[in-house]
Amino acid sequence: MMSIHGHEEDIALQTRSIRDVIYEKLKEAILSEQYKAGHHLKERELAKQFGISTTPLKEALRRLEQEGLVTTSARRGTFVSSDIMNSVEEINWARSALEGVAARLAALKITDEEVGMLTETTVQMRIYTEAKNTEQLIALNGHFHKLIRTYAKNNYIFQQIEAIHSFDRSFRKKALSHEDELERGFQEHYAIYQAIVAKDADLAEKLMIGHIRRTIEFVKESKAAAKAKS
Amino acid sequence: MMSIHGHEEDIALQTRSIRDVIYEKLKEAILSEQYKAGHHLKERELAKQFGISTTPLKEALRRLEQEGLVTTSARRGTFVSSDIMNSVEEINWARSALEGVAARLAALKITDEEVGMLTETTVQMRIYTEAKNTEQLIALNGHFHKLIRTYAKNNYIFQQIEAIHSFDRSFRKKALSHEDELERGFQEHYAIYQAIVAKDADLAEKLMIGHIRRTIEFVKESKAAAKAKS
DNA sequence: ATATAATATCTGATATATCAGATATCAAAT
DNA sequence: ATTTGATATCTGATATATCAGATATTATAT
Repeated sequence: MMSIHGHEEDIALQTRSIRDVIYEKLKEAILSEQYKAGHHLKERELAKQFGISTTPLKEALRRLEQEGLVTTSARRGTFVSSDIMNSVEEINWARSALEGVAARLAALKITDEEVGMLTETTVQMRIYTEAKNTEQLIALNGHFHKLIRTYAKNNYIFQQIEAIHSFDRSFRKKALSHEDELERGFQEHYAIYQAIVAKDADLAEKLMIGHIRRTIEFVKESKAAAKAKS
Repeated sequence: MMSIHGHEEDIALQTRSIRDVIYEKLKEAILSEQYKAGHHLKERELAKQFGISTTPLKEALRRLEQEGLVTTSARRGTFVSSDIMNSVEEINWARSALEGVAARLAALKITDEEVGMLTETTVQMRIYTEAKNTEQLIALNGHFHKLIRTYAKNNYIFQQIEAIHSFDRSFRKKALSHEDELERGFQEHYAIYQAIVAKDADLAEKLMIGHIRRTIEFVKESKAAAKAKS
């Protein structure tokens, strides 16, 4: 059996640069609302806190800025954007489109050997779904999507998806906490799997897009519900 | 008639930071192929050349990196993306997907005023198509697509398309050289226009994706033909 | 001549220092 | 009490210095 783990990126990443580490940390903190909307992210303060200089920190902030999670006003400061959810949603629309083409390309290009790997993963997903093992399932789902974008054999799309796929990580867990969502997620993944194996590119793309966009809606709804409660 | 120009962003930019200026300069230089694919962009050298320090330069490079225009390898260097540039086809798959969602979002969000602008552009396109004015038509086509991704009101997708868009600037011209292609192009644009105005999001996305993927095929074919001739 | 190891050099990554705009503070004037 | 303006202070923007990996070079051994 192949190894499934949530942090594939630990491997083969020789000395992750500080800016990348900090970027991840800040992003996680913002998405998990440790830093709330409007919070002032002070360069010096954070640098001191993390025990680094301001240079890599600044680079991390730049990236967050481009993704819309923070807003920087010259010589005033960098602040957590007022509407993070909007940024996340924006990025997820892009993700749905990109993972959609990836599924199409995978359907067009997948080899017999790769079908085997994808099948194996799907079998595992069924088992863990029935066992309601959410933890393992999250890892497997991630693996499933990664296999597909790998088999698409399109480097640009692969990189682009890699850059943004983590944006719903904090929500994914929440989404899978509902039992019916667990089952539904598997059904969708299985349908995508079938379409790719059948080399039905149109269907594969359509299903993948629908799958991701539905999760966007799901996240939006649960957020709205959380907001209404407070 | 409305004015068509590429630099609306000149207005209202108080004290543009050095990093922004440098970012634009580098981007322009890459797109105009002053810096060819694979070219090594050396931080110190460029900083000296521009008469600035490496800090803002580094920030500009980071941004270009995220957009995929350059690739940075730790402690080796930053290079103008070559593998990506080479496979215009790879990148265009992404473009079709992203412009597709953009069309969907535009259909969902477009306002009456924006419909007016889009209509005006479409009218112009018809006129220039009938007049077989290829030069103007290229500009208008670009404008048409830009309006749509603007009306999508999704900053992330907008940026991503703009970045991709810049890659195939050179070869787009080729696609419109054939007369029947001219006419066909207009028909497709018009259909997309109608779908958006009718707020038929599904159709708008589908048509846009089809439109772009067909031009990918068209360019591939003419490329192959040109190769066979040589 | 080729392979290999020592080393010099180039380059990005990071740290630190300085500059300048923006805001806050507070005193003087009305 | 309110306004105004001088000034102190905070903060991001930029510049410069240092660190460390990667590559090229050269010398040495076989």
